[in-house]
Amino acid sequence: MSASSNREVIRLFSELVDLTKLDEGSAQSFRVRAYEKAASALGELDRDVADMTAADLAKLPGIGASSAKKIREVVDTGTMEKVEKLRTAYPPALLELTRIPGLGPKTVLLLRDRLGVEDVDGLKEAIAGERIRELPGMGAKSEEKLAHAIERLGMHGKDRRTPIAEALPIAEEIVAALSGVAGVKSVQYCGSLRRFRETIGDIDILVASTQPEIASEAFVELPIATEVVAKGETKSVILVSGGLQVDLRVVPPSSFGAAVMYFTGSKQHNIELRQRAIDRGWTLNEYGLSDVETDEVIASKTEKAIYAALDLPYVAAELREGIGEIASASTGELPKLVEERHIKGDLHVHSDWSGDGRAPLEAMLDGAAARGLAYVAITDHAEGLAINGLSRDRMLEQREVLAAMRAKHDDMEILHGAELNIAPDGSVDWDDDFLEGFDWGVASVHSHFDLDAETQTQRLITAMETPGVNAIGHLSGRMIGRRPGIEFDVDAVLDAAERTRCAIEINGHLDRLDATAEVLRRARGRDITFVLDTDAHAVSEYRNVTWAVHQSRRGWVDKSAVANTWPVKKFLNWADGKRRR
DNA sequence: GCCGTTTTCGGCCCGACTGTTTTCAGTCG
Repeated sequence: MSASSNREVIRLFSELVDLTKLDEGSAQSFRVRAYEKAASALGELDRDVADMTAADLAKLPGIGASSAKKIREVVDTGTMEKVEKLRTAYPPALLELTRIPGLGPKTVLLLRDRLGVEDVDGLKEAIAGERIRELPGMGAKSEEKLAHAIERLGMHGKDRRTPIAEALPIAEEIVAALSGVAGVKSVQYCGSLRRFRETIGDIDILVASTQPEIASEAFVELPIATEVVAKGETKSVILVSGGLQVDLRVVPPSSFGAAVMYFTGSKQHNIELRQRAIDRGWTLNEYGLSDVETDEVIASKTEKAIYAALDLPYVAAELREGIGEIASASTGELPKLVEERHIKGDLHVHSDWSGDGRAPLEAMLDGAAARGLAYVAITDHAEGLAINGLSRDRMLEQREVLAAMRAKHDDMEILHGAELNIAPDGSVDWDDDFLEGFDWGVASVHSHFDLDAETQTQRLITAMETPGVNAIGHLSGRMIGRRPGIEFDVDAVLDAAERTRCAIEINGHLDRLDATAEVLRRARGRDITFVLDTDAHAVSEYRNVTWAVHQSRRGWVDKSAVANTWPVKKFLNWADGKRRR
C-alpha cells in the first residue's frame, strides 16, 4: 500500500495525543482533541500524504496549518520534533501508567511530582509503603483500587481490544438475560459492537426500564460477571471472564432512542450531532433532544425522530464513525445500504465433501431453501488445498449428485461452484477448460500470507483475470485478532476489479469480515461489484449473512453494487458473462 | 489546535460514578 508514510504519520500523531494528554493534564483538552481529530482524518485519507503539500493538507477538515506542518515534517525528516521533546519529559514508562484503568493524567503527574513515581514498579512500591494516601484527594481506598487495577492491566489493559467474534455472543447472552427482568421494556447492545467494529474495547448494554434498580441489580448479579467495578442507579460496570468490561446504562423508556444514540456513538459522531443541536438552540444528551430555553423535549423516543428533528435522514449505526457521515447525510449523499431481506442468494457454501465442511450436501441445500434463497452455489474446496480439496473426478461426481437434487428444489437455483486456491503466482487449481464446466467460481488466498506487497498484488490481479473466477473470496485472508491480512496495493486491486468485472466478496464469518471496511470504503465511487457470502461450513452458519450485511454497511457499500441483491435473471446473466470473456 | 451565513477571537458535547469531599476533582464513555 502506498500509504506507508500515512501509517507512520498516524502513529506519531497517536503518540502525540497520549503525550499531550499528560502535558496538558487532561484527555479533554482542546489541543488533545485537535490532534485526535487530525489522526482520525489521516486514517480516512485515501491519498498518500507524501504527495501532498502543506497547503493541500491544511484544506482537509480537522487539519490546520499547524498539523499540516507537522505532517510534512514527518514525511521529510522521518520524525516530529514536538514528539521527541515530549518523550524526554514523559518517558514511555510513565506513559504506561496512564494505561492503568482509573488512573488519568492528573493523578500520574501528581504521583510523579509528589512521590517520584516514574513507572509501574514505582507505583507498586508507593502503594506498598502506603504513601498514596498522603496525597490530596486520595485515601486508603484509592491505594486498594490502584493495586487491583495494576493486576487488571496484565490481563486487560485500557487499550486491549476483543475480536467481535468473542464479544458478540457474550453481548447476546447478556441481552437475553436482562430481557426477562421485571420492569425491563427494551434491551440493546450499543457501542462499537452495534457499529460493528471488528474489535471491541468493551461491551455497552442499554436497558429501558421503569424500575432501574432491579435492572442494575440483575446486571451485577449475572453469573457471567467475575467482578463488579461500579454500581449506581443508572450506570454499572462489570468484568466478565478474560477481563472484558461490560457497561450498563438504564434509562426510562421514553428516553430509549436518545440513549441508544448516545451509547452507540461514536464519540465523534455524538459531538457532531450535539453541535448540530446547539446550532438550533437545542441540547442533546442521553435523555433527549430538548430546547435550551424552555426545556421542552423535541425528540427522545427513537433515533429516527432525533435525526429527523436535526434535519437528517436516519444514519445507520455502522456508519457512525465521525468520518463525514453527517455531512453526507445532510446532503442526501449516504449510500443506499443493503438489508438482509435484499439478499437473494448465497455464493460461498461448503459441504462435507471437502474436508472442513461439517454438513452433508442435502442438509446444506435444505438449509438454503429453508432461508428462502432463490439460488445457492455449492463451492467446496478445489484440490490445490492439500487437506481439504476435491479432485477433478470428485467434482464431476458432485456435479451429477447436484443435478439429481435439482428436482427436489425446483424453486431454488442450484449452482455448481468451487472455491479455488490462488497460488503465489496467481494461478488457480485448474485450467480454463475444466473451470468452464462450473457455474460459479470463487478464488481465495489460503497460504503464502507473507509474500511482499508487489507479489500479492499481482497474485490477486492474475486470479481476477482468470475467466472461471467470478469473485475473490476473503480478500485479505486475515483472521481478526489472530492473523493479519496479506499486504497488497489496494488501489491497483480495485482498478483490476473494475477492469476484469471480477467481484469482491464480503465474507460474513465473524473472524474474517473480509474485505475489510477500509478497503470497501476505498472502493466508494468506483464501478465495482460485490457479493455478500456466508462461507457456511454448517447449516447454522447461514446466519453469517447478517454479519456480511453489517460489514457491507460499515464499508458504505451501495445496494446497487451488490450482485446478490439483483433480480435473479440479471445476476445469472452477469455471472455467466464473466466466465465467457 | 481548529474554525467561521452573527465571529480571525473566543468559543469548543454532556453526564454518571467514585472517593474524597462539605461542594468537588478525576476519570470514563
